[in-house]
Amino acid sequence: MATGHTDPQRRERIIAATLDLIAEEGIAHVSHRKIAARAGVPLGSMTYHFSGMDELLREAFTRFADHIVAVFDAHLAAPADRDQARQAVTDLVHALSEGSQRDLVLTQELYTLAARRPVYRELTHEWMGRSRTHLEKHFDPATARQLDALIEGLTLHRALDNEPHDRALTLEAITRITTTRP
Amino acid sequence: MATGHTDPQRRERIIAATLDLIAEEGIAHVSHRKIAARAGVPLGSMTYHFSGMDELLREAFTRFADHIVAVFDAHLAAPADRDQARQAVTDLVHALSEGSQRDLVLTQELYTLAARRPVYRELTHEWMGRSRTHLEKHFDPATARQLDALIEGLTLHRALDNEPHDRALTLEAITRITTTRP
DNA sequence: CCGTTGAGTGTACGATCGTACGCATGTCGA
DNA sequence: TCGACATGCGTACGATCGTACACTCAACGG
Repeated sequence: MATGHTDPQRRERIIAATLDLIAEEGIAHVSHRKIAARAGVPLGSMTYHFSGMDELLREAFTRFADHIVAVFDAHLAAPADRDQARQAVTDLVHALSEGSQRDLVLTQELYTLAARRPVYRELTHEWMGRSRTHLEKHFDPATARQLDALIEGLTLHRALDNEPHDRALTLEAITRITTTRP
Repeated sequence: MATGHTDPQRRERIIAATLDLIAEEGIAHVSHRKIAARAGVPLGSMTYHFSGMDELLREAFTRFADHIVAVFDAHLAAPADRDQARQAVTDLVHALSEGSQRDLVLTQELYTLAARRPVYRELTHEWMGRSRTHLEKHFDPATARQLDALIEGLTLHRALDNEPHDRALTLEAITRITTTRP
């Protein structure tokens, strides 16, 4: 069927370039032209591979959400008991907030989209759901939800604070919220 | 000094229109022209009252941050003891997450800016600092920080979840994190 | 060997953008 | 009353945008 000189990496490179650019300049300043330049593809490729800017952004953030889900999985799949789970969550919070500026910024951009448009909210629901599933292996559902919210808040505040919590403080917060009083 | 027919409301109207527009369409889609149209002022007023888009956005978000600080103050200034404080924080979380979609979206937009640019981070620091000061009247500093982060996470998750926590669950989380074990 | 096909590209168009700047207009000191 | 002057506006300019679309060209069936 005349499958000519096709380049399946093209699409991926464009998506990667899109995320890089959003991380650096913000959604407000991305454009087909800038993305094309950064990805090293001609402008025509943009409309060829993606129906428009919206589709491109949706694909890009889907890719990003997958990445975050992988980070959650990597940290939360292993622990075998409650104490290990608490340690793992502490690691996760510190990994997220001390990790690449890129991920922090992209997370915020995604939340901003999610706050307005349901399509993007589905992406955040997926990773919150996955996170909660992991946590429910060690804590009851209500606790898992509270812990999930705490993870979010700690990560954000650590990222935005000038003097972030140290590890002991993070663990203490996690321990408190996962401790049911008699 | 020939202070001609000046209109001090002009500036405020422009700022208000800017915030409305950002809430509706996102920072990515605001423009001088749209703001001018919404505020009912001529395009020329934009560059007259503000040196450029950056100054306008900074003023707009400063105004917004003041508003959020006021919400925090209104909820957190009154309580007299720890239990009242816990109730007040619960009210605050629900007020923030069930209140206007507008505030939620604007908060996210501001966080997104703050994640990238220190100028905007100062605005978020101010309201986090104020919040912490209030909380420290009833809880030790470490607890106040943890509680502050929890407020953030609960608000965000309540806003983004399809089935938000009910009040009892919110209060339970707040109680846990403010309870120091013997 | 050649016509067909479909992947991929270059370019051009109309819209919209931020911003500068010359001009109208109303106020005030003299 | 009348320049001087600050306030505020209309408009125009160059840049940049998203997107459409005619085109090239390699590969393949016959």
